[in-house]
Amino acid sequence: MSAERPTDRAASRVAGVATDGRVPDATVARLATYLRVLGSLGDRAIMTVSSEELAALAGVNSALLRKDLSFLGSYGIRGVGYHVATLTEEIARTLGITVHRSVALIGVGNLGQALAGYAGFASRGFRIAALIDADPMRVGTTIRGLVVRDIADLEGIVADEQITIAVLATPASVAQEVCDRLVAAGVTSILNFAPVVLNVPSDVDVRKVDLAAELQILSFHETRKAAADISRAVGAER
Amino acid sequence: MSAERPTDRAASRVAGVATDGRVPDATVARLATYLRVLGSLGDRAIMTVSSEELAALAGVNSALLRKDLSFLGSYGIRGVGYHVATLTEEIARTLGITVHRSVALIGVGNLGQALAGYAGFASRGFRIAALIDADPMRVGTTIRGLVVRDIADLEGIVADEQITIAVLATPASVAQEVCDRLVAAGVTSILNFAPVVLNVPSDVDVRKVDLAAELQILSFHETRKAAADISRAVGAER
DNA sequence: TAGATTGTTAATCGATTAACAATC
DNA sequence: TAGATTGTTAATCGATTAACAATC
Repeated sequence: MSAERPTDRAASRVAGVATDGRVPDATVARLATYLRVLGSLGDRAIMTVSSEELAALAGVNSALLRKDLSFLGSYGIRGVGYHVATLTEEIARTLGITVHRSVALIGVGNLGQALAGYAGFASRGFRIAALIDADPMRVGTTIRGLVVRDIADLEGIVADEQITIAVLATPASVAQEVCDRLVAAGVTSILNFAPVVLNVPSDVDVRKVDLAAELQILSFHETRKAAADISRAVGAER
Repeated sequence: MSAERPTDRAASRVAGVATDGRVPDATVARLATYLRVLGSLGDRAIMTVSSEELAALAGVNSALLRKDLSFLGSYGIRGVGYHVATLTEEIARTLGITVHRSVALIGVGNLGQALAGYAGFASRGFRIAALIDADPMRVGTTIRGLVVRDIADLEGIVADEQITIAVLATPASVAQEVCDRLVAAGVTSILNFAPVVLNVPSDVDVRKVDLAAELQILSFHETRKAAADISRAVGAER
């Protein structure tokens, strides 16, 4: 509190790795994509890949890819490329998914049920350990082999299953309230599908998926493209 | 106009607006959030809001909010704030959702069905005009009042319904192929839920939602937090 | 060795923030 | 007018890119 410089968010963190252990947010977001692409290379029994090839498959610039990977350490071989298996392992380790992580899914409505059945979670490092809902009609039913549990027991479930990551798919009206209970129970990461801004303590991470917002962003660009078309048709340059 | 500065990427665009009509990508992404918050203020019959209040509700810095809004024009009133109705209208206009836009949803499986029933699309400017699938078991069935149509007719549907925005919720294995057909049929914006990198021409916009990647990003931060906890417990500061 | 490709540097670009003059 | 709050400037920060020395 005393004399902290404003930007110095996490100065004396754990560190330990080569330079200072810091991996930029933008890099972390791309590591997930690299990992997925490496997985499909591995499936095709490809042993080695250059930054140029891997970058093309991931849809990024190769210099950016190399810079991203350099934050993890030096796992490439000059003149050769990256060993697919080694790099896969290193990225998985960095992302913390070498052990499967247990997540709780809160809200088993329309979207929640789809998420409960999403195979991509399991194949990419996550186990849905609990389904939780507030609706008495849903509590006790079985979805994908899991019994839907009562939100009244949320705190106990989080503790028993040692859950630190939750997926929030409740109606917007109750999202903050449920979020508060999750945080109080020990959850420190939340993937939020409810279209509300969640307020959480600074040690809790929230990522949001706002489906309508994604379409609105595309709509903005549609408008821009339509306007460009018109101006071109009219010949109204400048 | 004559001596263009290097940053002047899109100098002679359609423009018309005050400065040069350019809205940064990061700003566009936040406009959707501002619009949602303004909507809830409007519902509560609140007429006016300051940048400080609106920023707090949207979870951003108030200077950033004012800068974002300044790209749309000058709609605030010094000493007073922003008129909720006016600002709502202006943002909606900028995003191009003053008219409802028709979207096609391709792939009516697990996730696709949930998206078909997602109320947030309609309430925030979008109409699902067509459900399309390749599975003969699904084609012809009715979901949320819409008949699922055969992907063989994709091109005709896109043309008939004048669709330019598509939501792609197919299996990853066919996503690129379906994407190519959508683009050839005239679609210029795609919201992609399939965990693959789509290759599209430069005039087509793609936004991706990778659910497992979101969890992996949270997992990375969990690892970091756990490491910090351990180092603190051990007293290994520095 | 010759060719290929990494890891890093330095330049550039874009996004965020604090501060404050303008003005309601 | 006095108080409040916008719109903008300038500084800073973080992310991306091209280029190339290091090195397999």
